[in-house]
Amino acid sequence: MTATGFHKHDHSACIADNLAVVDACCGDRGLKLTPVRRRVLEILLAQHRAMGAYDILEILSNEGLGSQPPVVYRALEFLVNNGFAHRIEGLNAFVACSLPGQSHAPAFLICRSCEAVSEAASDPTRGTLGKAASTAGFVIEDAVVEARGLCPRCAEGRKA
Amino acid sequence: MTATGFHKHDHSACIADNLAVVDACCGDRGLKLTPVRRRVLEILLAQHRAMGAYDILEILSNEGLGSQPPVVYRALEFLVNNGFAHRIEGLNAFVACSLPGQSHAPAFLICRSCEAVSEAASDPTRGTLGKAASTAGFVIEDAVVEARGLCPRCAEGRKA
DNA sequence: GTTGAAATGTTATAACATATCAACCCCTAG
DNA sequence: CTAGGGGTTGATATGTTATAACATTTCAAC
Repeated sequence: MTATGFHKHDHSACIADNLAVVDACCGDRGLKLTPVRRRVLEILLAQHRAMGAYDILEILSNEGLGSQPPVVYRALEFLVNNGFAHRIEGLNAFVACSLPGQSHAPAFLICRSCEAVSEAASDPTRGTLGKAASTAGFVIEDAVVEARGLCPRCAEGRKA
Repeated sequence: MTATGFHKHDHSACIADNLAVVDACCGDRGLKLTPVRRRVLEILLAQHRAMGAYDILEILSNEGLGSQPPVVYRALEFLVNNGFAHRIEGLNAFVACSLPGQSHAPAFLICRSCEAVSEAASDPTRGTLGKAASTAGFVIEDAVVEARGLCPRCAEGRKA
């Protein structure tokens, strides 16, 4: 399990790569990456951070792509349902998926200082939680796993 | 790690025990379990389910204990801050703590059918997530862990 | 009895999310 | 070509969750 998102990288390439994968994926599955949906994904990809729906809406609105809440919520619903973005429950916010197209059970590391979000793969049915569930006879279907704390950069800043 | 909440038990005793522990705890720590706070806790304890703030508020309101949102949000804030209740992020709802007073990092098993909530102890800094975090240099301060699925009773019902 | 801290009351509003229905576009079967 | 259906978008309104801001009450300490 590897977390991504905190280290330095070529960000414009990272955006382009992600969009290319999503494009291909939509082609394969007969999904339509319409202008609004594409733009919302781009906005999310531009930051490795969670953004609120209304923050995104404001950007769309400035660009003439729609000004009412349903516009952005529909786009987000599409992206989340198809695994191109995730909802961060603890923040009522959304983040681009770092492994689009692959079905996965994501876990998140969320910096409380800079709000950067890193995505890691997880498997809720394993580990201590999975054991507790099976002991109780509970059938896990999916899980929200969101750790909050300090990212490497911010943790470093605090020490100084 | 043991999950509680799905099995049958003497519920009125379970409520009384919990209240007694919270009472004692408040005494020890100089906290005031005021009428509104106590009543909100009782309401939560009456069900092993998560309840929305406005559901609780409606009950309070019928009893003349306050009719405005801040009333219930303040009581919930007190209960959550002191470990007598927990917020379920995935539901925007609240549940009584099953181990009041003990500091702990709770994980939840939430039935999507009957909405029962079971609380288990967890340790976010361990396990695969903890490893990913330390590899990334991320310092986990706390974590939201909420598994959704079917409780034993509902899972059984589906088979039939 | 004054003071200070905590809790509560009250009004208003911020922030997040969805229901509904009409209009439009594109595709394809007839 | 054109009619109808599925999916998407536009637009209005509303529902739901949560907090800001400020006034007042309570109660114990001094």
